[in-house]
Amino acid sequence: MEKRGFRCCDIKYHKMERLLEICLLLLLFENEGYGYGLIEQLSDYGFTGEDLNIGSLYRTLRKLEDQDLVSSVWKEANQGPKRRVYTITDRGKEELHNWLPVLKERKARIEQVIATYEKITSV
Amino acid sequence: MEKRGFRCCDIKYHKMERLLEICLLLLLFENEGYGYGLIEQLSDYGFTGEDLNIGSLYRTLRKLEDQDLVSSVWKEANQGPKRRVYTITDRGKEELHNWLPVLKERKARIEQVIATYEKITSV
DNA sequence: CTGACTATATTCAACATGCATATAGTAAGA
DNA sequence: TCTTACTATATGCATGTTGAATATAGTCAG
Repeated sequence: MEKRGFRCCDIKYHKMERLLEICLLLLLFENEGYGYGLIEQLSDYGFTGEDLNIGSLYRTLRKLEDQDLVSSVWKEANQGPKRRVYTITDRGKEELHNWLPVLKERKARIEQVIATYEKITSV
Repeated sequence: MEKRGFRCCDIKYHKMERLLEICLLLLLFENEGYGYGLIEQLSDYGFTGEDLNIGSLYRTLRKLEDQDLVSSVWKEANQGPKRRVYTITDRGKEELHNWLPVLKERKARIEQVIATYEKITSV
């Protein structure tokens, strides 16, 4: 059989797809924020240096704005260059609300896999 | 600002990426199985009709075989066409084992998002 | 022999992500 | 002033995952 492209259980591919945009909505639900400044806050949700790609961060923020889930304005900073400061919209709050049952289902499915595995291997 | 391609919080995009291959490894850890027959068993892990794509199922099984995580042989069935029956390999068991901490981390991160959201909205 | 069912497989397009790179303003120090 | 480091935003390319649609073919009942 010919080999097709693949990648094994590599730590680089354990990212939590689409969780970034959910976490961004959640952070912006709490307070307005700007790209660079959100990096540190994202670490609270497990996006450490290796897990967070700066390019993805900015791309995701722009995507959220295209969907009218957040809006942005340029603001002067006390120090350094201007910042594009994001605020969550009503649609964004609704979106975040809609994600909740999805997250709960994800959680339940993951729990079931873990439980089944541990049941099997404990024999 | 020009619009870029996007898709809103659409149920079709809430799939659990890469969970399919983990569930397949888990099912094959319990018993050998074949593509079509695994469809029903996957429903135990939340892969109902809408969540499971048959093409993805076969594609994923072949990918797992390329990675030597499973192996397959053709077997006659009591009824109907021959089946490509899959068995998990030692490497597959190891892979499944390696996924466990990743799943636990995913679970923890999802739980934190849920907890934070509920804390904010309960005010 | 025909249609329903079982079973496996592939192609195409859409989308998400990582990595690298580009751009530019600010600030501190030699 | 010049240079370097830092802050800040943004884009291009390659890779990988997925869904939908489609292709192929054997089995079995009537």
